[in-house]
Amino acid sequence: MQKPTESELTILHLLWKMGPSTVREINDVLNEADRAQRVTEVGYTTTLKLMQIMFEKGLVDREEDGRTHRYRALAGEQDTKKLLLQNFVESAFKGSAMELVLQALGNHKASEDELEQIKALIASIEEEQSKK
Amino acid sequence: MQKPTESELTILHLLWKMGPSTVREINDVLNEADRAQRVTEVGYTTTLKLMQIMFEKGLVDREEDGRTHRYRALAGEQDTKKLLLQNFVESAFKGSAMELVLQALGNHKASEDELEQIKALIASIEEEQSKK
DNA sequence: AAAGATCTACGAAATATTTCGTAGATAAAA
DNA sequence: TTTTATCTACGAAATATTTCGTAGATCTTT
Repeated sequence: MQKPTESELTILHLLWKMGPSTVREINDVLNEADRAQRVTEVGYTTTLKLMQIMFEKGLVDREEDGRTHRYRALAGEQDTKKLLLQNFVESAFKGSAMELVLQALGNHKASEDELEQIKALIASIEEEQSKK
Repeated sequence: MQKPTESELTILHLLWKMGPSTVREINDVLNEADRAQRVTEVGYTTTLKLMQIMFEKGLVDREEDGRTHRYRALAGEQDTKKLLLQNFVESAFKGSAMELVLQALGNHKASEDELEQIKALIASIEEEQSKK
């Protein structure tokens, strides 16, 4: 799988969340949800072109639906995040995933629930290791 | 502080590691260390131009050292990593730092020492929270 | 001093990414 | 049926990033 660009990633997130969608649907959401953050609007053909490129790259698939196309994410959410994370760890933290984890934990105000989740994960990792 | 690009980040890493350096020194290291990974060599003027741009952006400072310039990272290692992490969490994980932590922990084979570090950090966070 | 090496500055080519205008097809509305 | 709206395809402009060639200055070697 090829690493998606920033814009492509934004669209992938929407496809993951909304399920198979048309260009119009995606473009509408982009211009609604981000109206607060965005200064300018995203043109319809801009979104269209991006999704066409994503189709060429194999990030999405599409099927005809009357006159329009319905696009569906091919790149899995988990796989994509894993790939992006690997890239990021390498470029920003020179491969030290633990440093990243510590940094992220340190920056973020974790809730008790979240901390519990992490502790559980650590416990299961330790369990795994003790078996050897 | 402005977010460094990929290439700029590579140079920042070297400046953090090596301390104040000349363009020649950085360019040499780029072409030694990465010889295995790289297909082609990085031209001297390429590195020079990048570092000049970084100077304009305020990512590095420089002082004359005879005929040459000695560049020094202005962007702090911690601050920069924090900024990059924030950007990354936002774009790839839609703001969920915890999801990223879990993903990173899950992907990576953590050593016992590393797990201990994380547990210690979690403990200190919990300590902090219980004070409220 | 002349030749060669090495440095900076500068501009611009090369590449990657994002954005949009235009044209033509098709559907919907008048 | 004529007009209007909406869709895709396509190309190319706009922007961001990376790369390098050339010119001129300075230092080193002969």
